[in-house]
Amino acid sequence: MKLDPVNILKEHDLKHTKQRVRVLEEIALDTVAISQPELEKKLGKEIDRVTLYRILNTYEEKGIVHRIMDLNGTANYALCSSACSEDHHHDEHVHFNCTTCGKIYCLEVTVPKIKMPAGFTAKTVNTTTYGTCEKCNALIAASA
Amino acid sequence: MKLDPVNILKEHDLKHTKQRVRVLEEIALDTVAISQPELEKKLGKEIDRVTLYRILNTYEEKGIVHRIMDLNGTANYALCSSACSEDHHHDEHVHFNCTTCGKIYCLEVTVPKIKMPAGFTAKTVNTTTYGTCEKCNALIAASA
DNA sequence: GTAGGGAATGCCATAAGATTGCAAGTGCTT
DNA sequence: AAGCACTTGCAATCTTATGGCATTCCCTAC
Repeated sequence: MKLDPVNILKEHDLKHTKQRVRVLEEIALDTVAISQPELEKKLGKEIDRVTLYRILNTYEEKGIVHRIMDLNGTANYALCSSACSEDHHHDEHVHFNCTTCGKIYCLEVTVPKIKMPAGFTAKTVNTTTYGTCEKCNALIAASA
Repeated sequence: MKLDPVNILKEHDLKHTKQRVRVLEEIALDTVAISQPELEKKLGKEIDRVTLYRILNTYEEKGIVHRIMDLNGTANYALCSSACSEDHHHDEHVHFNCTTCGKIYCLEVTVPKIKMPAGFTAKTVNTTTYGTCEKCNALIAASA
Protein backbone atom coordinates (compact mmCIF):
# COMPACT_ATOMS: atom_id res chain seq x y z
CA MET A 1 0.00 0.00 0.00
CA LYS A 2 2.13 2.83 -1.30
CA LEU A 3 1.52 6.41 -2.17
CA ASP A 4 3.01 5.76 -5.56
CA PRO A 5 0.31 6.64 -8.11
CA VAL A 6 1.05 3.61 -10.23
CA ASN A 7 0.59 1.26 -7.28
CA ILE A 8 -2.61 2.95 -6.22
CA LEU A 9 -4.07 2.50 -9.68
CA LYS A 10 -3.05 -1.13 -9.87
CA GLU A 11 -4.55 -1.91 -6.51
CA HIS A 12 -7.89 -0.60 -7.62
CA ASP A 13 -7.89 -2.27 -11.03
CA LEU A 14 -7.61 0.99 -12.89
CA LYS A 15 -5.71 1.39 -16.09
CA HIS A 16 -2.51 3.33 -15.89
CA THR A 17 -2.91 6.48 -17.93
CA LYS A 18 -0.87 9.64 -17.71
CA GLN A 19 -3.97 11.70 -16.94
CA ARG A 20 -4.85 9.59 -13.93
CA VAL A 21 -1.32 9.69 -12.65
CA ARG A 22 -1.18 13.46 -13.00
CA VAL A 23 -4.39 13.91 -11.04
CA LEU A 24 -3.18 11.68 -8.25
CA GLU A 25 0.12 13.51 -8.13
CA GLU A 26 -1.59 16.86 -7.83
CA ILE A 27 -3.88 15.69 -5.03
CA ALA A 28 -1.04 14.00 -3.18
CA LEU A 29 1.10 17.13 -3.25
CA ASP A 30 -0.44 18.42 -0.06
CA THR A 31 -2.24 17.03 2.92
CA VAL A 32 -4.65 19.90 2.45
CA ALA A 33 -7.55 19.08 0.17
CA ILE A 34 -7.50 20.66 -3.27
CA SER A 35 -10.59 22.12 -4.86
CA GLN A 36 -12.03 21.19 -8.21
CA PRO A 37 -11.38 24.69 -9.65
CA GLU A 38 -7.78 24.57 -8.48
CA LEU A 39 -7.26 21.19 -10.06
CA GLU A 40 -8.82 22.43 -13.23
CA LYS A 41 -6.59 25.47 -13.31
CA LYS A 42 -3.46 23.40 -12.74
CA LEU A 43 -4.31 20.57 -15.11
CA GLY A 44 -6.57 22.31 -17.59
CA LYS A 45 -3.90 22.42 -20.27
CA GLU A 46 -2.96 18.79 -19.96
CA ILE A 47 -6.29 17.21 -19.19
CA ASP A 48 -9.72 17.86 -20.57
CA ARG A 49 -12.33 19.25 -18.20
CA VAL A 50 -14.62 16.31 -18.71
CA THR A 51 -11.88 13.78 -18.20
CA LEU A 52 -11.02 15.41 -14.92
CA TYR A 53 -14.62 15.07 -13.74
CA ARG A 54 -14.64 11.43 -14.70
CA ILE A 55 -11.33 10.65 -13.09
CA LEU A 56 -12.36 12.31 -9.85
CA ASN A 57 -15.65 10.42 -9.81
CA THR A 58 -13.86 7.16 -10.39
CA TYR A 59 -11.40 7.88 -7.62
CA GLU A 60 -14.17 8.68 -5.22
CA GLU A 61 -16.13 5.55 -6.06
CA LYS A 62 -13.04 3.44 -5.65
CA GLY A 63 -12.28 4.99 -2.30
CA ILE A 64 -9.02 6.52 -3.44
CA VAL A 65 -9.95 10.09 -2.61
CA HIS A 66 -12.33 11.86 -0.28
CA ARG A 67 -14.68 14.45 -1.63
CA ILE A 68 -15.45 17.21 0.82
CA MET A 69 -17.90 20.01 0.12
CA ASP A 70 -17.02 23.45 1.36
CA LEU A 71 -19.43 26.20 2.33
CA ASN A 72 -19.84 27.28 -1.26
CA GLY A 73 -20.75 23.82 -2.46
CA THR A 74 -17.42 23.42 -4.19
CA ALA A 75 -15.94 19.95 -4.25
CA ASN A 76 -12.56 19.47 -2.61
CA TYR A 77 -10.43 16.37 -2.88
CA ALA A 78 -7.92 14.73 -0.63
CA LEU A 79 -6.24 11.36 -0.60
CA CYS A 80 -7.94 8.77 1.53
CA SER A 81 -6.01 7.15 4.26
CA SER A 82 -5.16 3.54 3.66
CA ALA A 83 -8.13 2.54 5.80
CA CYS A 84 -10.48 3.45 2.98
CA SER A 85 -11.68 0.96 0.45
CA GLU A 86 -14.34 0.79 -2.21
CA ASP A 87 -17.24 -0.19 -0.02
CA HIS A 88 -16.12 1.30 3.21
CA HIS A 89 -14.77 4.79 3.54
CA HIS A 90 -12.83 5.62 6.63
CA ASP A 91 -15.54 6.14 9.21
CA GLU A 92 -13.96 8.48 11.67
CA HIS A 93 -12.92 11.56 9.84
CA VAL A 94 -12.81 15.21 10.74
CA HIS A 95 -12.34 17.86 8.14
CA PHE A 96 -11.48 21.38 9.03
CA ASN A 97 -12.60 24.10 6.66
CA CYS A 98 -10.84 27.41 7.23
CA THR A 99 -13.34 30.17 6.69
CA THR A 100 -10.57 32.67 6.04
CA CYS A 101 -8.39 31.05 3.43
CA GLY A 102 -10.89 28.38 2.41
CA LYS A 103 -8.47 25.49 2.75
CA ILE A 104 -9.70 22.15 3.94
CA TYR A 105 -7.54 20.10 6.24
CA CYS A 106 -7.96 16.47 7.14
CA LEU A 107 -7.46 16.28 10.87
CA GLU A 108 -6.11 13.14 12.42
CA VAL A 109 -8.14 13.36 15.56
CA THR A 110 -10.68 10.96 16.92
CA VAL A 111 -14.27 11.99 16.56
CA PRO A 112 -16.13 12.10 19.82
CA LYS A 113 -19.34 10.14 19.72
CA ILE A 114 -22.28 12.37 19.09
CA LYS A 115 -25.41 11.27 20.84
CA MET A 116 -27.96 10.58 18.14
CA PRO A 117 -31.68 10.97 18.67
CA ALA A 118 -33.62 7.71 18.75
CA GLY A 119 -33.82 6.08 15.35
CA PHE A 120 -30.91 7.90 13.81
CA THR A 121 -27.85 5.93 12.87
CA ALA A 122 -24.63 7.75 12.27
CA LYS A 123 -23.39 5.09 9.93
CA THR A 124 -20.67 7.19 8.43
CA VAL A 125 -19.65 9.85 10.86
CA ASN A 126 -18.06 12.33 8.59
CA THR A 127 -17.72 15.64 10.34
CA THR A 128 -16.69 18.97 8.99
CA THR A 129 -15.83 21.80 11.29
CA TYR A 130 -15.35 25.41 10.38
CA GLY A 131 -12.99 27.90 11.87
CA THR A 132 -9.59 29.42 11.38
CA CYS A 133 -6.55 27.40 10.49
CA GLU A 134 -3.11 27.78 12.00
CA LYS A 135 -1.70 29.89 9.17
CA CYS A 136 -4.59 32.31 9.20
CA ASN A 137 -4.49 32.50 12.98
CA ALA A 138 -0.83 33.40 12.77
CA LEU A 139 -1.57 36.13 10.26
CA ILE A 140 -4.36 37.51 12.40
CA ALA A 141 -2.14 37.50 15.45
CA ALA A 142 0.64 39.27 13.56
CA SER A 143 -1.61 42.04 12.31
CA ALA A 144 -3.21 42.62 15.71
CA MET B 1 -39.45 36.50 18.99
CA LYS B 2 -42.16 34.62 17.16
CA LEU B 3 -42.16 32.21 14.30
CA ASP B 4 -44.66 34.41 12.57
CA PRO B 5 -43.10 35.41 9.24
CA VAL B 6 -44.27 39.01 9.55
CA ASN B 7 -42.59 39.38 12.93
CA ILE B 8 -39.40 37.80 11.72
CA LEU B 9 -39.19 40.22 8.84
CA LYS B 10 -39.85 43.22 11.07
CA GLU B 11 -37.23 42.20 13.56
CA HIS B 12 -34.63 42.13 10.84
CA ASP B 13 -35.67 45.38 9.16
CA LEU B 14 -36.85 43.66 6.03
CA LYS B 15 -39.77 44.84 3.98
CA HIS B 16 -42.85 42.72 4.17
CA THR B 17 -43.48 41.29 0.72
CA LYS B 18 -45.59 38.31 -0.14
CA GLN B 19 -42.65 36.56 -1.74
CA ARG B 20 -40.58 36.79 1.41
CA VAL B 21 -43.45 35.58 3.51
CA ARG B 22 -44.03 32.62 1.22
CA VAL B 23 -40.41 31.57 1.37
CA LEU B 24 -40.37 31.75 5.15
CA GLU B 25 -43.57 29.77 5.34
CA GLU B 26 -42.18 27.03 3.14
CA ILE B 27 -38.98 26.76 5.13
CA ALA B 28 -40.84 26.80 8.44
CA LEU B 29 -43.17 23.98 7.38
CA ASP B 30 -40.74 21.37 8.57
CA THR B 31 -37.89 21.10 11.00
CA VAL B 32 -36.08 19.29 8.23
CA ALA B 33 -34.08 21.55 5.99
CA ILE B 34 -35.45 22.11 2.51
CA SER B 35 -33.25 22.15 -0.54
CA GLN B 36 -32.97 24.92 -3.08
CA PRO B 37 -34.38 22.73 -5.89
CA GLU B 38 -37.35 21.76 -3.73
CA LEU B 39 -38.06 25.36 -2.90
CA GLU B 40 -37.82 26.25 -6.53
CA LYS B 41 -40.21 23.51 -7.50
CA LYS B 42 -42.72 24.52 -4.87
CA LEU B 43 -42.53 28.26 -5.39
CA GLY B 44 -41.45 28.48 -9.00
CA LYS B 45 -44.84 29.53 -10.19
CA GLU B 46 -45.30 32.24 -7.63
CA ILE B 47 -41.79 33.52 -7.29
CA ASP B 48 -39.12 34.16 -9.87
CA ARG B 49 -36.01 32.03 -9.73
CA VAL B 50 -33.76 35.02 -9.29
CA THR B 51 -35.90 36.51 -6.56
CA LEU B 52 -35.70 33.26 -4.66
CA TYR B 53 -31.91 33.34 -4.79
CA ARG B 54 -31.88 36.89 -3.53
CA ILE B 55 -34.34 36.23 -0.73
CA LEU B 56 -32.41 33.22 0.46
CA ASN B 57 -29.16 35.13 0.42
CA THR B 58 -30.71 37.93 2.39
CA TYR B 59 -32.11 35.53 4.96
CA GLU B 60 -28.78 33.88 5.41
CA GLU B 61 -26.96 37.18 5.83
CA LYS B 62 -29.50 38.33 8.37
CA GLY B 63 -29.20 35.11 10.30
CA ILE B 64 -32.79 34.07 9.69
CA VAL B 65 -31.95 30.79 8.04
CA HIS B 66 -29.08 28.33 8.05
CA ARG B 67 -27.58 27.20 4.80
CA ILE B 68 -26.29 23.65 4.88
CA MET B 69 -24.51 22.01 1.99
CA ASP B 70 -25.27 18.38 1.32
CA LEU B 71 -22.96 15.83 -0.23
CA ASN B 72 -23.88 16.95 -3.71
CA GLY B 73 -23.09 20.58 -3.05
CA THR B 74 -26.74 21.52 -3.05
CA ALA B 75 -27.81 24.23 -0.66
CA ASN B 76 -30.38 23.34 1.98
CA TYR B 77 -32.16 25.81 4.18
CA ALA B 78 -33.61 25.62 7.66
CA LEU B 79 -34.84 28.21 10.11
CA CYS B 80 -32.27 29.38 12.61
CA SER B 81 -32.98 29.00 16.25
CA SER B 82 -33.62 32.24 18.08
CA ALA B 83 -30.02 32.24 19.22
CA CYS B 84 -28.87 33.28 15.77
CA SER B 85 -28.39 36.88 14.82
CA GLU B 86 -26.80 38.78 11.99
CA ASP B 87 -23.26 38.75 13.25
CA HIS B 88 -23.36 35.59 15.26
CA HIS B 89 -24.81 32.38 13.97
CA HIS B 90 -25.64 29.76 16.53
CA ASP B 91 -22.28 28.22 17.22
CA GLU B 92 -23.13 24.79 18.43
CA HIS B 93 -25.07 23.07 15.74
CA VAL B 94 -25.23 19.55 14.46
CA HIS B 95 -26.78 18.73 11.14
CA PHE B 96 -27.64 15.23 10.15
CA ASN B 97 -27.62 14.44 6.46
CA CYS B 98 -29.40 11.20 5.62
CA THR B 99 -27.49 9.51 2.85
CA THR B 100 -30.53 7.50 1.85
CA CYS B 101 -33.31 10.05 1.48
CA GLY B 102 -31.06 13.08 1.37
CA LYS B 103 -32.92 14.99 4.04
CA ILE B 104 -31.06 17.23 6.41
CA TYR B 105 -32.13 17.40 10.03
CA CYS B 106 -31.10 19.95 12.60
CA LEU B 107 -30.29 17.98 15.71
CA GLU B 108 -30.77 19.57 19.08
CA VAL B 109 -27.82 17.89 20.66
CA THR B 110 -24.76 19.46 22.14
CA VAL B 111 -21.62 19.25 20.09
CA PRO B 112 -18.84 17.45 21.86
CA LYS B 113 -15.63 19.40 21.89
CA ILE B 114 -13.31 18.20 19.22
CA LYS B 115 -9.66 18.45 20.14
CA MET B 116 -8.07 20.77 17.62
CA PRO B 117 -4.45 20.53 16.60
CA ALA B 118 -2.24 23.35 17.82
CA GLY B 119 -2.96 26.60 16.05
CA PHE B 120 -6.39 25.68 14.82
CA THR B 121 -9.35 27.55 16.19
CA ALA B 122 -12.79 26.05 15.79
CA LYS B 123 -14.44 29.43 15.92
CA THR B 124 -17.70 28.26 14.52
CA VAL B 125 -18.14 24.62 15.24
CA ASN B 126 -20.67 23.68 12.67
CA THR B 127 -20.74 19.95 12.31
CA THR B 128 -22.51 17.85 9.76
CA THR B 129 -22.82 14.14 10.24
CA TYR B 130 -23.92 11.60 7.66
CA GLY B 131 -25.88 8.46 8.17
CA THR B 132 -29.39 7.08 8.04
CA CYS B 133 -32.36 8.91 9.49
CA GLU B 134 -35.14 7.36 11.55
CA LYS B 135 -37.58 7.07 8.65
CA CYS B 136 -35.09 5.38 6.38
CA ASN B 137 -33.96 3.12 9.20
CA ALA B 138 -37.56 2.07 9.71
CA LEU B 139 -37.94 1.31 6.03
CA ILE B 140 -34.75 -0.70 5.97
CA ALA B 141 -35.85 -2.66 9.03
CA ALA B 142 -39.24 -3.33 7.48
CA SER B 143 -37.80 -4.65 4.25
CA ALA B 144 -35.26 -6.85 5.96
C1' DG C 1 -55.58 58.38 2.99
C1' DT C 2 -52.48 59.34 -0.25
C1' DA C 3 -48.22 60.89 -2.63
C1' DG C 4 -43.29 60.12 -3.14
C1' DG C 5 -38.91 57.76 -2.68
C1' DG C 6 -36.42 53.75 -2.20
C1' DA C 7 -36.26 48.99 -2.23
C1' DA C 8 -37.84 44.44 -4.23
C1' DT C 9 -39.35 41.93 -8.03
C1' DG C 10 -39.44 39.93 -12.65
C1' DC C 11 -37.52 39.41 -17.02
C1' DC C 12 -33.73 39.56 -19.98
C1' DA C 13 -29.24 38.20 -21.17
C1' DT C 14 -25.05 36.11 -19.73
C1' DA C 15 -21.78 33.33 -17.24
C1' DA C 16 -20.34 29.38 -14.85
C1' DG C 17 -20.63 24.54 -13.81
C1' DA C 18 -21.85 19.81 -14.96
C1' DT C 19 -23.41 16.02 -18.01
C1' DT C 20 -24.05 13.10 -22.31
C1' DG C 21 -22.89 10.93 -26.84
C1' DC C 22 -19.69 9.62 -29.89
C1' DA C 23 -15.39 9.13 -32.62
C1' DA C 24 -10.57 8.50 -32.02
C1' DG C 25 -6.81 6.99 -29.17
C1' DT C 26 -4.50 4.14 -25.61
C1' DG C 27 -3.47 0.40 -22.40
C1' DC C 28 -3.81 -4.39 -21.35
C1' DT C 29 -4.14 -9.38 -22.52
C1' DT C 30 -3.13 -13.17 -25.30
C1' DA D 1 1.80 -7.86 -32.61
C1' DA D 2 -3.32 -7.75 -32.83
C1' DG D 3 -7.78 -7.22 -30.86
C1' DC D 4 -10.80 -5.67 -27.45
C1' DA D 5 -12.33 -2.87 -23.93
C1' DC D 6 -11.61 1.10 -21.55
C1' DT D 7 -10.32 5.96 -21.62
C1' DT D 8 -9.95 10.35 -23.57
C1' DG D 9 -11.21 14.68 -25.93
C1' DC D 10 -14.42 17.37 -28.32
C1' DA D 11 -19.00 19.17 -29.27
C1' DA D 12 -23.43 19.87 -27.89
C1' DT D 13 -26.67 20.25 -24.24
C1' DC D 14 -28.51 21.20 -19.81
C1' DT D 15 -28.64 22.91 -15.31
C1' DT D 16 -27.44 26.27 -12.03
C1' DA D 17 -26.02 30.94 -10.74
C1' DT D 18 -25.31 35.98 -11.55
C1' DG D 19 -25.88 40.97 -13.25
C1' DG D 20 -28.52 44.88 -15.43
C1' DC D 21 -32.60 47.37 -15.86
C1' DA D 22 -37.51 48.74 -16.13
C1' DT D 23 -41.62 48.09 -13.47
C1' DT D 24 -44.03 47.32 -9.34
C1' DC D 25 -44.67 47.40 -4.54
C1' DC D 26 -43.94 48.67 0.34
C1' DC D 27 -43.26 52.01 3.78
C1' DT D 28 -43.07 56.68 5.56
C1' DA D 29 -44.31 61.39 5.93
C1' DC D 30 -47.54 64.48 5.34
